[in-house]
Amino acid sequence: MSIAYRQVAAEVRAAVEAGDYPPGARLPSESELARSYGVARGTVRQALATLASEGLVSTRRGARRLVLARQRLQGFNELRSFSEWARAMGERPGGRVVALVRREASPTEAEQLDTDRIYHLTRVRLLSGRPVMIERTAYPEHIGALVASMNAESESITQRLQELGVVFANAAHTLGAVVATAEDARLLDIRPRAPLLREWRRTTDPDGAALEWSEDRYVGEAVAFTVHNSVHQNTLIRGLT
Amino acid sequence: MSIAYRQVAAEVRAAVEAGDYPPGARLPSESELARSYGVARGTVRQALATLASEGLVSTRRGARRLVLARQRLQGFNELRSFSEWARAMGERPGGRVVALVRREASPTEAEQLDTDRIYHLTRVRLLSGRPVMIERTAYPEHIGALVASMNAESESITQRLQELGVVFANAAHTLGAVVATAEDARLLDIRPRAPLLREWRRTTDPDGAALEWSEDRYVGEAVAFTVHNSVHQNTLIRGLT
DNA sequence: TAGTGGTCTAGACCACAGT
DNA sequence: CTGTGGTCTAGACCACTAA
Repeated sequence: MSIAYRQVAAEVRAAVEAGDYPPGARLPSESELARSYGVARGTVRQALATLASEGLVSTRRGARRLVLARQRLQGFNELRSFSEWARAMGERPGGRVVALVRREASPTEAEQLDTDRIYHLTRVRLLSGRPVMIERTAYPEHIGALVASMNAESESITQRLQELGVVFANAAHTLGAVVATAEDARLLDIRPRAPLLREWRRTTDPDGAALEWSEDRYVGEAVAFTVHNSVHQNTLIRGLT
Repeated sequence: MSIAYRQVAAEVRAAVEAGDYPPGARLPSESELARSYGVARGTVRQALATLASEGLVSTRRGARRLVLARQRLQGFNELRSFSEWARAMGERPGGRVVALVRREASPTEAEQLDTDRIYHLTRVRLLSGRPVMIERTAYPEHIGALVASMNAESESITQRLQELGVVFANAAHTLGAVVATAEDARLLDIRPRAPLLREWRRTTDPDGAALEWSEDRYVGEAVAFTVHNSVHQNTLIRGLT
């Protein structure tokens, strides 16, 4: 690994997960880690900031870092797609396309994507064959045209778009609770009026241009989102219930 | 402000919010900011990392930082309590105690708090008089005894505990969706079986000892949680729907 | 009081963007 | 190419913890 601080973070993380530093234990000091990895103290600090943002350790001035817990869920950092996330959890991701249409944007879609014409995809997402989420995504036309040419049942759209040179840089997610509509219930094979976890997601490229605007609805019993925070850091994790 | 990087972050944040750098604009380079604030480049980088974690700007190697948005919800960083958050949103926080009992811990409570005897508080939280959340919190006995001695209707428990020397350091939150029980509906004055946003929250002190374990249920239409993330950062925000 | 983490500096080299 | 952000170093001082 060419980046030293990532290497240090990975080794300390591995040591924690291996039980060398169980929950409640204290990590070695920054100076000791710097000496033993042969890097400067600043590099160690960068590594440990990563671990703190993962909720793995906590920090207090004057005292050595405390191990909070072993990593149990896969991180949602780094803008993971559903497929990547599912595979990281040891599940088999799947998708069933319900509809893909090219049409005029609704007012919300127009505002979020800054365009009047969109492609709209409705897809049921499966975890090892079990339906857990409905994805209703609007794409601007230049992205939607690429999506329309894919096999959305078997491919990861995100991954395929990246291979085609589309770069996902930032996302904003808004989580709330909604009640399943009749269509939701039919697609997810659950009771009508069951509670669903709603995620609005707006993803942009490095220039800030919108790449997708999506409303995803997760089965309440199947998926949950976890957030760690401390005084200066916090992190979102998506996990199974 | 004695801490230089916070001062720089605050000034740049204010400039963005004032419209000096509208969404889509580029910030000055790190060197320019360092020169104009009379600090080293490292200090500017620390400030800008804060702004990136708030979802205010994005970063790309080789190019100046891009302003993502101006609209600001109040941050959920720094472990804001319901009362602090409400006030920051311009709303009047309130609480109505439904029950406060001292009893044996359930298996989950015992596991989360690492003790057999607890205090359990049920409270309806109000935003300017409107019920938006039910809080069902378990405290270990030494904390619960303090809570029992408070006026939980008018005081912020978190704030009062801090005044008494209890230090909140870390929290883990898990978000999901549930259906309102008959009691939930009665307390929140909503329809039975309405969807609620469920937040499990476990808060610990600087030594990693559990201070509270809570299940909070938010009215789906009233409150939402927002997360920003980019390749290396992400941030949770709690906001009104 | 000794050790630890938090902040800050000054300088260096590199990968990448925009031209 | 030049300028920018990403990484890294070596050293310094301070605030705080813990013994």
